Amino acid sequence: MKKTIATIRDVAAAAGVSNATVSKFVNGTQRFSPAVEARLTSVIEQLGYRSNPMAQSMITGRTKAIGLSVLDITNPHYASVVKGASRVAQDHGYTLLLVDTEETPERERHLLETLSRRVDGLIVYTRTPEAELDWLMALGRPAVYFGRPQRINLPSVASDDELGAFMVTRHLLSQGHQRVGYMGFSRSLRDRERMAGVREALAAQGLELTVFNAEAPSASAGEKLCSSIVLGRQPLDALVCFNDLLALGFMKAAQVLGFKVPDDISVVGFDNIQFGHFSCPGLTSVDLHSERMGAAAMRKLLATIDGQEAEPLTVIDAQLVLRASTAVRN
Amino acid sequence: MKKTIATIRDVAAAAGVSNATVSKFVNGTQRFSPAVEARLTSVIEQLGYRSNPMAQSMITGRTKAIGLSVLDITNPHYASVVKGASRVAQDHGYTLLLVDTEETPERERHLLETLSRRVDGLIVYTRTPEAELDWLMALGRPAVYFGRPQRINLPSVASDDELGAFMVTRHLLSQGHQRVGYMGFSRSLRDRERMAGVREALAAQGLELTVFNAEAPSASAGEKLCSSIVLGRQPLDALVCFNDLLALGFMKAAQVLGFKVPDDISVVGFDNIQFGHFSCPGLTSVDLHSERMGAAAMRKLLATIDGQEAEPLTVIDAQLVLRASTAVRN
DNA sequence: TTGAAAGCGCTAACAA
DNA sequence: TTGTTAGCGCTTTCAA
Repeated sequence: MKKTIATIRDVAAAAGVSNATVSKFVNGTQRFSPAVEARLTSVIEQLGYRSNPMAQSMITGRTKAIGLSVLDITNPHYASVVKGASRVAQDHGYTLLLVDTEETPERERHLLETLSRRVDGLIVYTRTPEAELDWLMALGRPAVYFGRPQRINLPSVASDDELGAFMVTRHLLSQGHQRVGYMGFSRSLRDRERMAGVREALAAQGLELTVFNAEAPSASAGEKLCSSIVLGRQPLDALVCFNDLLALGFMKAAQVLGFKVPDDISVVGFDNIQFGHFSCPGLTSVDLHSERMGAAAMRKLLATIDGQEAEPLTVIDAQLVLRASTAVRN
Repeated sequence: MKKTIATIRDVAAAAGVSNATVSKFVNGTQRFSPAVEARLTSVIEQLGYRSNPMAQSMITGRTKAIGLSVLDITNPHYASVVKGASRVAQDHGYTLLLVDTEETPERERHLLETLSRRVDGLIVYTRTPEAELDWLMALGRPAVYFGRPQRINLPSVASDDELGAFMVTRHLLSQGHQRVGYMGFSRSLRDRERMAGVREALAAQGLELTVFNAEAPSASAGEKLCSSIVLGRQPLDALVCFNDLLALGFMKAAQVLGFKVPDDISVVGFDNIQFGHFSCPGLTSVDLHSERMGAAAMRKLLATIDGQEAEPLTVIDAQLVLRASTAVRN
């Protein structure tokens, strides 16, 4: 009863045609006589034949799979990126190979090099500086990059970090905040842009920025940094955090230390992860539209694979989402 | 300068050996004379030869890839499961094919059937009742199932939902809660067990359980259900939620409605997602060790693929994590 | 220790 | 519309 899996030859034999015919039929490459069509349909049904994707890939050179690497899948921002990419991939009949690099650059390269042979294209979310990314190009696979590449020539999707930072800072200023701090994460390639946006808005008012740097883009890093900020020598009215995770951690710790947000200090983050809605106070955030970023990257990659000329850089707009962690200061 | 990718034949030719020799060398299947070894090493290095995984898979029937399907990657519980599975896979040289079924059963089957030919094994997190899962067995691939299968014969990994529910309920009772409610999500296969655990603890004290059912395992569903619970006819001391997302949503809405947690009502959830720590009050939760579940499933699958006889069911223990959403009631 | 030969399951010219 | 014929890049007997 246990029959070995049916191959194209089994089908051809059973239907009394050549396997080329079966191949063409299965792939809908051609029209057929009703007789053959009927026989093939029924035989395939009967044998439960499904073409072997490996054999197919080997010969066509296309795998119908896309490799996606992110830095940490448990960070809701990346989870959303994956969501968006996954949805588009599925809609186009592509499979997603996920790589969680866990913020480990050494892993990243090796994993991606291995992966590259098994996929039609790559989407890469990395912290590795462009200067060290030549191997990515050398892979010879279509790839989409998250960020604004200067040096490497890869189609990219970026959030409008600088504008987002500028916007939220202007908002803070309009609320009467004067002494603004930035809790950055310098290892991120986005850190610079966000800081620049904040600085720019501040500079327009002749204000200086106080900068702190977190050791990780995580809530616990935000918690750790809190005391040195709220109890430090430079009192702050407002703190712009590199991301929501840091902001959440900071707020929690601040509260433990007896500081009230936003009464004592306003806090904002980036990414607008859903959990910013459930902290208290709710977290004001710059929505970078993570899911849309993932979807846009996948669409772009698929277009490139299709031979279409995709625009080099897609910028997803940022949007300020106001919640209770910021308030008017008198 | 643009050279096409090197094949095993190129290497064989350049090194003056047969491609069988190259194959054996690359796979370390055999020992070689120093001369051959040296030549091969240098030629491979020079040509940058890497064996084509597709061709390899086609012939050996092994892909070194595992398919993992989850219900919603933006739910931190699943993100953690993926994290755990991904880590173990990477450590063993396996690649992860991720499927986000988005809670859509129709998608699930099709995606998994497609996937099954490209992977050596499958890990499936599903809501589909076992009775409708015969196709999964028919795929003929090693598979690991999340849950406690009754009917189908698949190695599985399960959390100890019933015990976890029992524990947290006993805790609530010991704090003096009497009128306990359960916000369930009946579509989940885990819902029954959690409810049973709560019921059992309550029954020991002769208490009844009030049950509500959410339309989704999400924060917004929790928000929606809130008013009918806190403003309903049956006042509650405590609410056990199917998961942390529901609990978070509920708490937020309760607060908006002017109810205080835990003063007016204690709230607990399941999964112990990290964001339960940042809500306020912090959310008491049953930690099901999501990441460990993912890792355990992957380990089990890999063992099965390796031909080892894995135990049929691995149960990951539950642990109560106390935070401020529960308090002694007088 | 090495190589020759026979495929794995499929597609892609090209003929018929 | 259908079939023939070559492989794709690799592994695997089996013989040398």
